[in-house]
Amino acid sequence: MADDMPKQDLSSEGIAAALRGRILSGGYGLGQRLIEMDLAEEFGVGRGRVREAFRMLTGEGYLEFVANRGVLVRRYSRVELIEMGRVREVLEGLAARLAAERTLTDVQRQELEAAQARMDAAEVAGDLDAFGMENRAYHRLIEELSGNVHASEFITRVRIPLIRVQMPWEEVAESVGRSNRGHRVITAAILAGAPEAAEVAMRTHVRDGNAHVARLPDEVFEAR
Amino acid sequence: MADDMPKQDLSSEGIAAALRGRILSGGYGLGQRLIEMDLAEEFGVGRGRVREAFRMLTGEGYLEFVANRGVLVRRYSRVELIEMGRVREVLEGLAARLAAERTLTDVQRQELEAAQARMDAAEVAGDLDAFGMENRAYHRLIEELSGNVHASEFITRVRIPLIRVQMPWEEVAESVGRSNRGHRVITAAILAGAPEAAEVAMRTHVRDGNAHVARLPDEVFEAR
DNA sequence: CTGCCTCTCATTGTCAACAATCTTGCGCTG
DNA sequence: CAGCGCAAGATTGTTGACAATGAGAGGCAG
Repeated sequence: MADDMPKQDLSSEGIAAALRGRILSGGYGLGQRLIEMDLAEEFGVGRGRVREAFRMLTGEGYLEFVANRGVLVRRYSRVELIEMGRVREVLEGLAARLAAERTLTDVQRQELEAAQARMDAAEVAGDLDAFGMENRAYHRLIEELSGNVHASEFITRVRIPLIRVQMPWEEVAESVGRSNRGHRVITAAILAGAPEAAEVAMRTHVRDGNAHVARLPDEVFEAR
Repeated sequence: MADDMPKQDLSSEGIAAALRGRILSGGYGLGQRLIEMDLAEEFGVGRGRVREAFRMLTGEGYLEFVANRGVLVRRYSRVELIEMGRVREVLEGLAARLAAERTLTDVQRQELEAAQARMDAAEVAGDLDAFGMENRAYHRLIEELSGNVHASEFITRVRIPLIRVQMPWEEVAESVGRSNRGHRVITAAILAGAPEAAEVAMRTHVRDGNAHVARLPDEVFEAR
């Protein structure tokens, strides 16, 4: 039953939010075509509302409009992925800087330490899945601690091409140590209130990650 | 007559582009409400298409949707303007860095020098309007020289709140010298192929501008 | 005169029907 | 058997009509 769901918002915005969530969570694959009629039926609304949701998401950069073909989840070429990687580098660097500039509450400091501890635990345990999950949570937390919702929004957008991009297993295993060493530097800099150091460390860290992404095989980018 | 116009594109995208142009050029004021029916009539299309154009522009950050009230040209609060200013700082810094990293063609180098020369001329002539215009052209040129269309796109968005923000006259007059001194440092760094210097100089330059913006009187933000 | 209530109208929200377009599968021809 | 149309089906593009909402005008009571 779908009754225990919090009674979904069926306005165009609500539908846009639902679709955005599906894209971000990987429910829809890159390049996947979305059919107006199917979604209209699924949500129990007219096609017009779905179309308006599509248009919003197109404006936000999540979807790609093709005349007379409708929309598909926006794909990114290798070049685009690299270009956006550089943008991500400075934006995440900014978030780290801002987090270090602010006077964090005790609760926030504890959250940051806890997030770091969970990554450390996953690293020690050699649990790559857990590490990946905690890694994402850590980056999101820093965005939040930056206190700049606009920076956050742009970072979310610039991260879209990375959804569903799966690194080769051995490469991940090999990079965990280096990656988490970066995290520890960032965490320390933020807790110490050292904006410059936090930004530099985060930029280096993100750049490292991007270098791995740039080496991905071609197949990743043509994913239907 | 409107016959010599290039036969306007009346798709939702075309209408969105037309409206975007009006907002950017100041044809519509901040907070101004746009009426679906009026625009539908003006363009000679159904309301649906205008609505879809509205939705796209909402996603892009140009318009603001209010349930059952329609759309208005989006206003940004002082806090938002400051937050986006910091994002702009790092993004424009990135563009300058990328421009310096690339090997520019002779034509590109000449364009950059010419843009700098035009600003210098406007500064010497004390023509504030010309300086403002050339200043915008200069920043756009650097985005272009960065060769990163995504960085460009984000910069465009993050600049939206600055549309129509008019600085007090004397303050502009007073800051032209300092501003253009910044430009010269940036120009030199890019031509010299010094990414680090170019980025630092651009960030400082943008931050200076933001400081002025932050001091704007309250009226600017409630302006409808 | 002031404040509140109601009614009216302008405007947005929604849909279902119809038109235009693209894809695809089939059959014909060379 | 390959290639070329052609027709049928699926999907998007567009509109006009009707419902729902909210703002403002006007009147009535205190």
